[in-house]
Amino acid sequence: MKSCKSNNVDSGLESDMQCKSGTGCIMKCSSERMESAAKRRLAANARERRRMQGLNTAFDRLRKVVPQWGQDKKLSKYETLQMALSYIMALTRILAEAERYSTERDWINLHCEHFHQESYHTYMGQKMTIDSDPYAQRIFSYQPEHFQIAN
DNA sequence: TAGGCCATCTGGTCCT
DNA sequence: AGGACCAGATGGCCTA
Repeated sequence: MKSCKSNNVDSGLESDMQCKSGTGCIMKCSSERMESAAKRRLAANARERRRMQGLNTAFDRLRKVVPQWGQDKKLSKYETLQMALSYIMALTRILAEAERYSTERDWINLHCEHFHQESYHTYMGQKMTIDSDPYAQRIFSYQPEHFQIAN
C-alpha cells in the first residue's frame, strides 16, 4: 500500500497511518492528491497572472518612450511593438547619418533646411525647440514607414 | 452585432 | 518537483 507522504507534505502522521490501514486509503490519497493539484494550479495561475502583469508593465513603459504621432488612442501591444521597431530603425538611420560627419555642427548645418518646425510633435509632454535640441527635432520630424510588418 | 483587444485559465514543455 | 514560458481557449468589454 502506497503512503500519501510523498504527495502531500501537510498530510503528516495521521494520513500516513490511515493509508496503512488500507480501506480508506485510495479515496483519501486521491482526494488529497486532487486537493494539492488544485492548490498547485491556483498557485500557477497566480504566477501566470503576475508574469502577464509584468509583461504589461513593460509594454506601458515602452508606450511612454515610443512616439505616438498624434494618436490619442492607446497603442495596442502589436502596434507598440511595430512602432518601437520603426522608431529604433529611424534613430539608427539618423545616427548612422550623423556619424558620417566629423562634427555635430556640420551635420546640423547640412540638415537645417530640412527641419520642418510646424511638424514637430510633442514628446512626453515636452515641446522641443530648435535652440534646445536640434537632434530631437530631426528625430521627431522624421516619419517612419507606417507599420511595416517585419517578417 | 461583428470584430478587435485584452485578461485569465489551462495544459504542455523546458530548465534548474 | 517546481517555476518560467508559451500557446490555445474562453469570456468580457469596447467601438464602428
